Amino acid sequence: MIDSLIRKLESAVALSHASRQTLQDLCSKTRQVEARRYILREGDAPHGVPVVLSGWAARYKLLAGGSRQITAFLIPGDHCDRDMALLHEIDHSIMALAPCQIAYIPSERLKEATEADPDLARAFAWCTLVDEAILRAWVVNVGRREGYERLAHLMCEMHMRMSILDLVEKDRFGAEHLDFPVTQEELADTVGLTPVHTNRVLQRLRSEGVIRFGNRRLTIFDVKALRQIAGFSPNYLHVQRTATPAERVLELA
Amino acid sequence: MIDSLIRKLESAVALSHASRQTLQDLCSKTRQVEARRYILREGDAPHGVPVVLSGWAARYKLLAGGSRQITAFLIPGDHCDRDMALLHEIDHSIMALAPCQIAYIPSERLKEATEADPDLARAFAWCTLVDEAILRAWVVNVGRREGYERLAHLMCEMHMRMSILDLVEKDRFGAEHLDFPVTQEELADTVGLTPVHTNRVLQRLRSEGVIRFGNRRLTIFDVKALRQIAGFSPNYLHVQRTATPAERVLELA
DNA sequence: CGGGGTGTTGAAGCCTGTCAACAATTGTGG
DNA sequence: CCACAATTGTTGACAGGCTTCAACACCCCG
Repeated sequence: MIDSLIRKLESAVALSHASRQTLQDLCSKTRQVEARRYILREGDAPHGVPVVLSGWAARYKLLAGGSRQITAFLIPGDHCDRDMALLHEIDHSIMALAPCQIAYIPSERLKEATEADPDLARAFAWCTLVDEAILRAWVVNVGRREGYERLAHLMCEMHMRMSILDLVEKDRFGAEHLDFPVTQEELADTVGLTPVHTNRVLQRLRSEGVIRFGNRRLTIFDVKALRQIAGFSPNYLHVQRTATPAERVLELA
Repeated sequence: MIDSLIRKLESAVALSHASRQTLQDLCSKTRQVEARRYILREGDAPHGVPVVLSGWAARYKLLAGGSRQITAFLIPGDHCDRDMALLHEIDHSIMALAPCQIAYIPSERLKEATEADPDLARAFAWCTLVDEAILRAWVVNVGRREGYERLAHLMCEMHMRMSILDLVEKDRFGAEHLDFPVTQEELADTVGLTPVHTNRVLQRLRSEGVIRFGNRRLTIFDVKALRQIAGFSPNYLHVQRTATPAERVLELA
């Protein structure tokens, strides 16, 4: 069940068998979280570091007016910052979009593990750097692209991240399929648009034959075209070891 | 010259005299960077960790079409991630907006220092968490607020962050003054608007008597009103020790 | 079969972008 | 110290992206 976590970490750092075993141990106690349930809640004091082992979740903030902005999608292997416990109070919430299997690693155990294992320490530090890079890319996306390109960019990113986890299927016609269990409303809250307008942009992307979206899945008929539309460059994801399934995806760039 | 860095870190963690001395040593070699010059450049391999000791800088990304999105303002005490060296290549640039005094801490020395001094380690880890929180707040700002509130929110944040550094002057009429050496074009690239529209929003804020902006300075006549407009809540900055100058600012919330 | 969540569509209007010209300010060199 | 150039700020008219509101279609689930 921690395959994705290992795949993600290994896109940056080669891990020994012992390191993997440590991860296994850290994530031994898991909890099933239903869709629409909290994984973390604004105002909470942090207790353990949540790790998504399967499913999809979203990090978001609510505004006074009731609107919501999603600031991250958490897919398998994604987790909160290792030092989260330093904060007295969480400033955002995390909610399951699809049923999730979550491990909550006690902060102390994670600290001990990374202090004892330099590879793990590097791997987790790398995760923090990439999470920040993704956040910067999202600021750019929302700030400087219009809806059409914006949605395309988000899809390119998720496609790439899922590829690293080897969670993308490719059929013999060249189309690529991945889970994307997100409603149009949630998509809208992610890219900073209205559900209505998001719907219209999706229709455009569909009518142009670039994607299909619905039924909790995304099909990309033409990855190159989508990346063209988005102006997508995968460099910010900092995949450093090309011996992963992401290889063939990187080469598209 | 490292007062700001110390003030910033101490808003989270009390530092011993020895810790402060370590910081002093780490930042001993400084470099003056003129306005509009690079501090870090996309595509570079990271060498040292830049720390802003004085001045203003901006982290940004350029898009294919030539547009720019600023993803962070770096004010005194701000710095890049301590583990930056783990990345092979930087995915964004940092440029001085005003003349800056910069220390480039060699990654190894910073690593040694934080391994030897748990307080420093905690302080730097806290910085990373706050940087991420700010980034999330920017995604929300650009994604879910309109220009008027968006600019107000940015000003509230910078006001707060400058307060922590004790860099805000308060006159006897209640107005608060802070350096804000940013052109309207740079402001526009920060909040995801056009320079023209940014100008119009600024005029509105001025005409309403909330702020004055220009001449490299921002004057806030009515902090409460500005926060009201912005829907600003300072919780995401995670100021944990109220014995700082930020105290009176927090109390406004 | 019914109901709630989700997706789709149309019309109207606002926020924001674009283009283009001009004013004000800053900086520089003579 | 002034004159000129370059940058920055300001304004108007117009267009376009996006929002809002509201109604309706669809689909999954009990």
